[in-house]
Amino acid sequence: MSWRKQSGRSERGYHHGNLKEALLQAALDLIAEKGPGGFTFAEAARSAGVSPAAPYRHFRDRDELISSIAERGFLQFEKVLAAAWDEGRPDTFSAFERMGRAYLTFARDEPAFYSAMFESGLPLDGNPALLAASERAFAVIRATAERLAALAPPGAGRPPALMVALHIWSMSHGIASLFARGDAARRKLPMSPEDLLEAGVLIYLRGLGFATERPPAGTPGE
Amino acid sequence: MSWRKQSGRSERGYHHGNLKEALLQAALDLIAEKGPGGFTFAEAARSAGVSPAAPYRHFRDRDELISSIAERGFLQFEKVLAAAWDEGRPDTFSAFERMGRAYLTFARDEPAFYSAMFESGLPLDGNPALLAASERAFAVIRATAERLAALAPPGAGRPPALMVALHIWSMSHGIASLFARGDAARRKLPMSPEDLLEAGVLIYLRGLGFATERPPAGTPGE
DNA sequence: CAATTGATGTAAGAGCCATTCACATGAGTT
DNA sequence: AACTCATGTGAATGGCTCTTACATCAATTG
Repeated sequence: MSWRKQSGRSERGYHHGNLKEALLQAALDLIAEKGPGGFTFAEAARSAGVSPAAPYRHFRDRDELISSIAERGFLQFEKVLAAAWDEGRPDTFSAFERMGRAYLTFARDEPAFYSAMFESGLPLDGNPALLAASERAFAVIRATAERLAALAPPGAGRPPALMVALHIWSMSHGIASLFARGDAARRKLPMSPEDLLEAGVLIYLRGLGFATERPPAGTPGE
Repeated sequence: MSWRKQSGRSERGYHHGNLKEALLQAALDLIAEKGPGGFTFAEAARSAGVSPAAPYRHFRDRDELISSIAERGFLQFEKVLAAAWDEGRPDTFSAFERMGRAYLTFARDEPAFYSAMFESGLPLDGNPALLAASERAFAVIRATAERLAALAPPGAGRPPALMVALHIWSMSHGIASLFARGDAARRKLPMSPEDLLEAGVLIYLRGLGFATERPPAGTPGE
């Protein structure tokens, strides 16, 4: 019987060996479980089986840990979005829609990351790494908007890709924040967040001059 | 004009006389100043000049105080949106745009309310009063969507008003959350949040079949 | 006009947390 | 084998939430 350390894994000497990673993982679990505010430095240390002072060897303070999580979250977000976009295969529109769904899926499946990224109230400035990670994720959205803008019928001038990207991001983020969080039900909806986003984007694209195959207005016809 | 208690000093009998209001106001100030997480029950009590235990005579716990603030926030939000909408005067579209601006203005000018309403992570269920207040505010947006939907050209079937309301709300909320918070600069934008929202809504309305006077696509026309 | 009482405040304290500092440990280096 | 530095510990400080027992006072009531 190991009388030497019970909490986490097997026995461990005076040094943990991988504490930084263990703390990040513990924090992710705790945030996912009890919200971004419910997470405590001390409890993360406890899960990792170290004293409350140990984390300070790896993070200046609690905020720096959360920043690290947010940064990782943005990197993973970038990967997820880029994978969904998949260079616009098989075609720009279906890839675009896939990316929208990926946005909502990420918000739902990674509440800890999402909270750290968007709801922790961290100052973006003064943290270049975090800002850069955030911008890399947005760059994916922007690249897709670039493709869309290039395809837009030149009827009344091409829309600026950046603006399109910001609109899409805003609507996705709004839907994710308002309707796609919290396991059960935050607010009741007559349709899934995914369908809501798809319909909204379809209408928006029509407004940009794209012909959409199906009426986006919700008529049951097809 | 204080004939009696002042926020900090001044004589005050054993009883405060208006502690509940004083606490709400103090909390509002503190949240505005230091974010929703930076607010503490103890400090609010201190500002009001009472002991740390006094607030518990008026609020079950910290969360209940924040809930109260969120509820008041929704009521005020409803007023602001309704005033901006002004029954659709002088015409539906300009009133609609005015309401969008009011949304962003509220997010910017009332960060404490906005935080409590949308970023505090309070459970909506289990708090009927809060939920009701939230729904009353949304009802304003929904009513405007109702008018819009009724005006939509019947080309491909009328869009469901509820869906339109949700889209508008989501885009407004997304822009407010991402770009219209924090005094200085959260993320840099090539245009103001207001203009971004206006352009987005214009494009969206075009997608619903409305003819928009000006090209919404960002051409520098006029 | 007391006496009572219920609402509102206070004092003290338990238990939690973040953070710091002096000190301990031990892995890698010399 | 001695050294050293990153990493972890213990103990302490100060703050926070919330509870419990008690204090004060305004209003009611006999």
